[in-house]
Amino acid sequence: MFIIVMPSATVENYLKCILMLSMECKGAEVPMGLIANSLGVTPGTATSMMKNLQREKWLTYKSRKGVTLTASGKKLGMRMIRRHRLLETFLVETLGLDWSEIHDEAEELEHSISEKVLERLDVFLGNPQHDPHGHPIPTKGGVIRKLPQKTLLDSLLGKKMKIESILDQGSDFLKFAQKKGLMPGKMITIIKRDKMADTIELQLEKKSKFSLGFKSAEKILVSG
Amino acid sequence: MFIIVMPSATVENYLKCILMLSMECKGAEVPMGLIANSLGVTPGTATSMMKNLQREKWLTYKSRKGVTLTASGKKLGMRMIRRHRLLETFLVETLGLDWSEIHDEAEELEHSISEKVLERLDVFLGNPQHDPHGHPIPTKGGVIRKLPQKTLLDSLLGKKMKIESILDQGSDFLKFAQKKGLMPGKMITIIKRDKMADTIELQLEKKSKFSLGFKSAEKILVSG
DNA sequence: GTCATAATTTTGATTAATCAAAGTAATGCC
DNA sequence: GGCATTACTTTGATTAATCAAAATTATGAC
Ligand SMILES: [Mn+2]
Ligand SMILES: [Mn+2]
Ligand SMILES: [Mn+2]
Ligand SMILES: [Mn+2]
Repeated sequence: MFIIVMPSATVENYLKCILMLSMECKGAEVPMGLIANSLGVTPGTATSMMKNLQREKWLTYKSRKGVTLTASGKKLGMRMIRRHRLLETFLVETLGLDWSEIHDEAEELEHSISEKVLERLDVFLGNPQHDPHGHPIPTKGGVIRKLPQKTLLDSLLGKKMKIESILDQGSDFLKFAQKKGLMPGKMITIIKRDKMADTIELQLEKKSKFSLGFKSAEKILVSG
Repeated sequence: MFIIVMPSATVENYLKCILMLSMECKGAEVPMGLIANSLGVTPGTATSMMKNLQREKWLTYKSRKGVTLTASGKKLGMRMIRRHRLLETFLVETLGLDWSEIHDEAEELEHSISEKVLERLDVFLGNPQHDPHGHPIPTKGGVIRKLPQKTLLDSLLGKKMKIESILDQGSDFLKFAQKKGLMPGKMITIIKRDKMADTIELQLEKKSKFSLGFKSAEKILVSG
């Protein structure tokens, strides 16, 4: 008899987190500090968890270097990203929740929805390609489109660009962005960039001008 | 500062289970055996859990007698029943799952869906009054309609009756019932009752006759 | 009333996930 | 190269939920 042990919600969270960090940041290994930090656990907890995850073949761990996901680790991580983003889409599109409140909801639901229900949801939603924040939804097979890596900060002055996605998941920033109209799909132009003042001045289609600090501008990905 | 500790999924399962048992069976207290049995845990586990639940004021526990829910225990139990049944309804009505496979799905999802999402779901579904098995859905305030307590076994011969609900949640029985057309809303007549053979012969609107053992007949609630 | 049986409780152990705090290694500045 | 700072690991403890098996209490048949 073979009993299949489902990975716990904790394992799922760790693997999703590590996969996202590994896609964001350069190096071969994801360092422990980043992991502990993004999951809000103490460094010691992260270290001991990495040993367990290594024992269960989700990743390989090099002391004082960091971790690298195995193929199955990547697969599970990617599946969690798919779940999370499809659920977020459902919460906004079908139930009409605000995009600033869906992240935490999806963070829980992603662990209890079955593969079957998820695929039904995908069909029901019409196979959406990205979530309400503009993040690409991986396919069932685990393929994910690359986002343009150009932020609003490092793109050309005076050129009309399309907002692709918002990187900050915090509800405060999302509420602010929504109020300003900074949402995926909207067209935007940089009017002025002031290095001294640390601001860029922006023009959103038909709306009045407003400005954004460099740090916030880096949270907006654009294309075109 | 007051931090609100969310009851764990385990606590939620115990309270839902105890509430359902207390509605089904007579006595003032729900005995330990029933609880351990319906949750599939050992008797010792149930006993030790009851002490914890008592400490947290969800119920009162009398050694070798059983437990009685407090007002807050009833409230949480009822909320779980509402969640479970609304989710089941969603899974069948919106996503088109079969009624034999929704129970286990809802058993997980009920713990991770927020109050907000649940109420949106309720509106989206048009405030359904009962789940796909014919079980009444409690209101947000915790009020639940009483089911008719008449089973197919103890009702009149030759009288046309309406099927109200199916008590067995097992997927095998549900698949069988569906095939036979034994579903809430259908009209049914008892043709014959044979005490020796332990069967009743049935006629479902326009379908051919078939028979059912007493034990199975007790799983079907009817009215009218 | 006396036992056998059934129901329940107790005891001792295990597992996953976590923290605090102490210890160790790496990095990098002068 | 030495030392301060930062990053990471180790250790020891805790909590919730569980089981197995032994101990206890209740129940029912005679
Ligand atoms: Mn999560
Ligand atoms: Mn998102
Ligand atoms: Mn449940
Ligand atoms: Mn049901």
